[in-house]
This record gives sequence, structure tokens and C-alpha cells, in this order.
Amino acid sequence: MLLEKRVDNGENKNSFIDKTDEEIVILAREGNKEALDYLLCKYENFVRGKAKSYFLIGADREDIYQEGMIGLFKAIRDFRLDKLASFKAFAELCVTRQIITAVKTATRQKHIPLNTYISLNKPIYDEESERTLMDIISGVKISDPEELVISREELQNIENEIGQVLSELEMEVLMSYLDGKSYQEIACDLDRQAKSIDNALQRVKRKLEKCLNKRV
DNA sequence: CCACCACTGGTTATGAGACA
DNA sequence: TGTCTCATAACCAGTGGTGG
Repeated sequence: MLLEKRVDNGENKNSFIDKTDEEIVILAREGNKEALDYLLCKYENFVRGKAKSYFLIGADREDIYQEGMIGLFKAIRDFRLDKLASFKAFAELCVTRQIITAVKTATRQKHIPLNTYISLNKPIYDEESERTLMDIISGVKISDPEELVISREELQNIENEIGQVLSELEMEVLMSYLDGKSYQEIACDLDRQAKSIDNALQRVKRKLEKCLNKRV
């Protein structure tokens, strides 16, 4: 099965190689699963690299990576062609923001200040230095095809489940929340009361918890 | 009946400012 | 400088209304 998938990926790669990322995003949003897979595969190492840039005591590295992949998925879903930014730049923004938000949420729940995590992309000598801690201690990029396929399948399943269990409002609130907006900002954006946002988030969390427990 | 949503009220964590 | 108070944001549980 894994072998078949690898072959499929090779075919997909060939069929999308002459297209721009923006064109492939359009195809993915139109329901083209191969296009979506291609993008997720193409940017996977980028996400993994981003995930490695953050360290959080007690956190599983794979958790941070999964958050990054969710950010990538959201970038595909939300990318707007009428904006000037390239998809790559937009994806980088979404992935980074998703990871940082996840770290913030995790630390808040344990009542530990956010500053307990550090970015390995921080310049090591001074602010102008281009050499980062990451450059010094960077490891080998994960390139095991089996691991790549398995993690992508896992991500796809999680995304499908989330989409099924959440209402439209809950999904909108969740997306804004993950973008780092406050309850007030979300309430303003969606023309709702802050408490509505609050409750929506509580429901989202309950549903996601239930969803994740089911998977364990 | 059930899912969705709004509302109430309590708890907890955090930061800012006052004060000894 | 350390401690206390207060405001604010976020979290959580429970209850009730509404529409399909």
C-alpha cells in the first residue's frame, strides 16, 4: 500500500511540476485531492524545518510539526489570488503563526509563561547576524518516504474529522482564534457577542478533545 | 429529540499600579 | 524591593431557548 502511494506521489509530482503553486492551490480547493497531496508533500519539509525551530519543554516535536501542517492546510484553504503575496510567503506566515499559537495555548494551559520557548532562528551573535542557532545545530531533514506518507494520511484524517464535527460558526471562531485574535476581535469580526465566541471555543475544544480521544 | 447557540456566574492567571 | 489590590482575559460548567 505504501509502495502504491509512493508511485502515486511520483505521478502527481510529474503532473503538477509545470504548474505554479497558485494554480495547484486552485485545483486543491476545487477538490482535486492529488493537488492537495502534492502541496502538502511539497511543503512538508519546510513545515518540519519550521517545527524544529521551536522548542517547548514537555512538548512532543511531532505535535509541533502537526500544528505546522494544519497551518499549511489553512494556507491552502484561505490563500487569496487577488492579494499580491505569493502562496509560499502566505504559507510560511500561516505555518509559523499556527505553531506559535499552539505553543502559546499549550503554555497557557500549564500556566507557564510564553517565554519558556525559544526560536532557534534567533540570530546567535546579534540582531544583524544572519547566522542562527539553527544553522549551528541543524539536523538532517527527515526524508523517510514511509514516515512522510503516514504522517500525511494522519493529517488528512484529522482534518476530515474536524471538518465534520464543527459547525460553521465554530469553524470560523476556531480559525480566527488560531490566527491569534482575541475574543473581542473575533466577536467584532463575526458580529457576535464575545461570550458567543467564548462558548463556541469551549464547544470546539470539547469536540476536538472527544475527537482526539477517539483516535487514541 | 438533538444540535446549536446564548447567557449566567464562578474560577484562575496575569499584569499594572499603589504603597509600605 | 516585595506585597497587595484591582482590572482584564480566558477557562469552565450549567441552564435554557430555538429551529430542523
